[in-house]
Amino acid sequence: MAGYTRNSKSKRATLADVAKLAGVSAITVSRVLNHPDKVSDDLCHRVREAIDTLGYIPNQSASSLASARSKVIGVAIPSLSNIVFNDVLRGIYDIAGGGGYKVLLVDTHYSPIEEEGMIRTLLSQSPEAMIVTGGDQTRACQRMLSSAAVPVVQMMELLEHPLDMNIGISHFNAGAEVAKKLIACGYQRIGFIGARMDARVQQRMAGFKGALQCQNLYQAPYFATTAEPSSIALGGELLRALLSASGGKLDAVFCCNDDLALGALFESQRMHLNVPKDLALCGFNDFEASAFVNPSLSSVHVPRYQMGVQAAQMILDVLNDKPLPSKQIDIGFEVRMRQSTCMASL
Amino acid sequence: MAGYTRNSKSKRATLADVAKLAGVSAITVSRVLNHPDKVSDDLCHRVREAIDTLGYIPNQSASSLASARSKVIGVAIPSLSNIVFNDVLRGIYDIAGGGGYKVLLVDTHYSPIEEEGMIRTLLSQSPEAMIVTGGDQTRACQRMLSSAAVPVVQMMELLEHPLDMNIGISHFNAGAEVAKKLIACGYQRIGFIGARMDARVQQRMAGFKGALQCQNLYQAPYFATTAEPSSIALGGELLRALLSASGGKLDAVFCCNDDLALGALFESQRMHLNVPKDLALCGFNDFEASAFVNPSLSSVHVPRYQMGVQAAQMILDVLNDKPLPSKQIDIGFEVRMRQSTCMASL
DNA sequence: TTGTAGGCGTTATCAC
DNA sequence: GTGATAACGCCTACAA
Repeated sequence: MAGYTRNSKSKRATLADVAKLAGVSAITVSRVLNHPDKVSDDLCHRVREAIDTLGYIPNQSASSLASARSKVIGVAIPSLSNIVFNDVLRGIYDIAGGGGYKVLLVDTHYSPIEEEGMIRTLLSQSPEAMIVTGGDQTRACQRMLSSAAVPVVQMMELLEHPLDMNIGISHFNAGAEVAKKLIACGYQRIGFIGARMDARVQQRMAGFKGALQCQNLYQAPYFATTAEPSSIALGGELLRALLSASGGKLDAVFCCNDDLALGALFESQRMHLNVPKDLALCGFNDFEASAFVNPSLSSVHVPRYQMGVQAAQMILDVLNDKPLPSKQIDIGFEVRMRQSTCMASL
Repeated sequence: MAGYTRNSKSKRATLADVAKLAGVSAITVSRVLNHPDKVSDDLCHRVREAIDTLGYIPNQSASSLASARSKVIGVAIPSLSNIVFNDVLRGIYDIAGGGGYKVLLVDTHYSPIEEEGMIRTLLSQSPEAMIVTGGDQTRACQRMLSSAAVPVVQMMELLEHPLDMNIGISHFNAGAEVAKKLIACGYQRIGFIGARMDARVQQRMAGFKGALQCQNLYQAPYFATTAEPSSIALGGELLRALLSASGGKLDAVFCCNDDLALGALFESQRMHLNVPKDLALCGFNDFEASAFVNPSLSSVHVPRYQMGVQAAQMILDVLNDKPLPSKQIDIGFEVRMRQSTCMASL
């Protein structure tokens, strides 16, 4: 720490320092900062000058302690490197920041155990609200969240029994709809590749499988999954594995996300398979690349930024005592059929 | 707030509550949490039980206030939706979290003005260290950072006059090296497309341009830039614009990042241009997709995760009084030539 | 509109 | 090894 602490014995200026310099009481300075309308213009001005000359920056710890309001929203996501969460985060940050809230963000690495520890950490910061991902928190974690007595939003997926507020989509329905679209295209030998296999991917797969079964089109060997994290590379590998396991008889594959789907597409090209003639592909999440790659990739579009925006907005509304139309929001999805799946019947 | 506050008049349990239940003094509970070795096993056990039954979670605001240590590291990045920063963040989070530090993250939207306000906000949380992006903070912002008297790391680019610590690469050198490689491949009519044009992109462009000028190969009409944010779509647009402005005479284009490069590649394919025969392309950042797309995309690889790791590690070291070999780290880059540029002379 | 007193929950310091 | 006391910097109440 050499050199960093009290370098010039200049312990950070406090409210009292500003007050002394401005010749007012501490509370007046506090008011200038928090309720400027309740202070005369004259004093307001003098205080602001003192603040400037001292380079005063309020101590938020003291403020939180005294007022029991931290201006912090805690957010837990399962992965920092998954683009999907970026877009959601952007929405959260845009709204939270606009409302004067800071975001304390943790990465749970898709582990409920890690999540429990991290949420404990978040709660120790006395956040005024929490946004967490999905519904598979540990029991202990859910208890903590509940007894924190702050608004909680579970996002990304629609839950049967949310802890409090909830925004997302039905991944089960999305998976089912993809199956229906592929069937409508006339595909009969339909496969699935999935990675990570978190709760949402499992829902997508379940919906997809269910819809295939309805038409007697489900074939176990056409499904390949792994707990490994998704990647473009893995998409290629899984496709190869699936093709060899199924004797190359597949004519369509639903990939649990666009990373896998792009990987499968690129690998198909290297294998000189024509997409969609020899093999149709559909992804999930609708990355920007999916719309521009050749052939363009069918995918399921989810308004992620909007989801983040609305998650944060629900919280601000609750925090400001505005009435909420509903504690649960289905943000919806849209299956976007592109060149990677036959467009015949659309 | 209806229903959230003191729902069951259960104001969060405090150290005092735990102490009373365990029949000890508050300070003993504090010790159990922070210096377990200084408390007898017996009391330690009793206290832990009380903590569990009360579901006690320490109030970090009070702790910060009393101890002047917040266990928070403030981080400012220019964009949440740019994958580049994800990887860096992951490195920061992995190391910071392991060291018991929380990360308070802000998105400055590439605006020094916004950045100033956000860094003020960060500083109000009394972070024990700060990590910021680049060196183009406002003067006021730099003053704040300096007088905060905490370790500061400026990351992403190597700076001539860092505020404190610095880790990154020379974007100028990287741009120059790309130019040299393209020239070595035999390309003569070499262009550039750039978007956002932040400090780092400008450095890349300057280095690239300089190296072209050395060989008398710089042609102003072959350079197209825009302040718009990068995207795959924009890459296609810029390429089209450049081709028409240059009369289609280009044989190689350096794109300031892989978003643009992928967009240019996909657009080339749609225009039935053969890459690299008709047009060579090189990007920057080396996204995973770049290695897998067909033809694979040449790009400049930067060890972003490692950069985040080392940025955080420098901070932990300084915070723990470990000696630093150097306050500035050149994390290096590597130009990876792939199928999108002729491999002839390599 | 402005100021005074007291306390928020924790930890540092110093006794025992 | 354990505990009493006094900060830490700010804000809520109430008073003027």
